[in-house]
Amino acid sequence: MPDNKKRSDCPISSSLEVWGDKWSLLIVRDLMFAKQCTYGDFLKSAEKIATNILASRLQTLEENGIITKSDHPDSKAKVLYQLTQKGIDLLPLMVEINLWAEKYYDLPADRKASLNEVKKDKEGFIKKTARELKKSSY
Amino acid sequence: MPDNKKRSDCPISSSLEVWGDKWSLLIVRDLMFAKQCTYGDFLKSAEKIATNILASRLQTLEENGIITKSDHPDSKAKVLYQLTQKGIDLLPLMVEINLWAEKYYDLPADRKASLNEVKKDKEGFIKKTARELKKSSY
DNA sequence: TATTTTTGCTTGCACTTTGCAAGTACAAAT
DNA sequence: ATTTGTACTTGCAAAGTGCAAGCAAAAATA
Repeated sequence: MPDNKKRSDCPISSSLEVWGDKWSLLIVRDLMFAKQCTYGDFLKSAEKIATNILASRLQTLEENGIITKSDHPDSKAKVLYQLTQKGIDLLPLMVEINLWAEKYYDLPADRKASLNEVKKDKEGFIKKTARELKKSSY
Repeated sequence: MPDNKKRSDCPISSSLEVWGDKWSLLIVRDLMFAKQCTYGDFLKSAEKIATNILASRLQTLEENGIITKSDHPDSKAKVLYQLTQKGIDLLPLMVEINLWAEKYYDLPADRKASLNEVKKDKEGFIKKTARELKKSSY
């Protein structure tokens, strides 16, 4: 299903056309923070995504250059999903989502604690995490 | 339609449950940057949202405390939609979306120019814009 | 070597949401 | 008094979602 129709040339609109749904950024989150990178990993996440939806979202994320599929080093049966640079560049956005949600929603104590670390040095956290994500891709 | 089922206590997931769709953040954008604040204004935006979808999104944004409805000063026939503090606090997120999209999608020259201003002093832009949004609410 | 399990999907189907067009009710303008 | 503007609601076909089941190749186990 090619989603060719650009609604407008607004950057917000273009972005939402790629990842503006309830699931895509959860996959990015898993790749970014939880280091989960196989199909089965994503299925196991707390939000219980349906397998057909997962397959569909992985495909559109790949088509839009946010993730890549490659052979998993451990097994031919596994597929390794990884963030591209375009995907890694979503990190500042993901940090802001976390900070916004922290202000308005209850979240687990450990999450709050690590977000306080992020707040102390947002730039530093982003640089460090981006560097780590880059290292793990090759 | 009460959407009571929380998928998880992850802040990303909680956020996406509120505004994780293709339209909600466009309404926020209109309120934030284009100073559009009536039902008709939203309908007129470039992306051509369907009227029933607009009504539905305005309702959930209001239910989730991101916008408020009030009497329009100009006319009893009009309704004034405004961002709450919770809505204004989405500003850093909206800025990051703009910056991400600027890197990967073509956008109009005037948009690029104003984003370059934002990049020069991100903090300053956010503070200034948030202050203006607060002034216009009462 | 044969069988079972793991892994990454696809398919079928009921249910929900979306998007387009049309309609409605009240306020304001003519 | 009639038309226009504004904020919606309603009907309906088409598309998308979510659950369960199925499937094929690879890996692990017997």
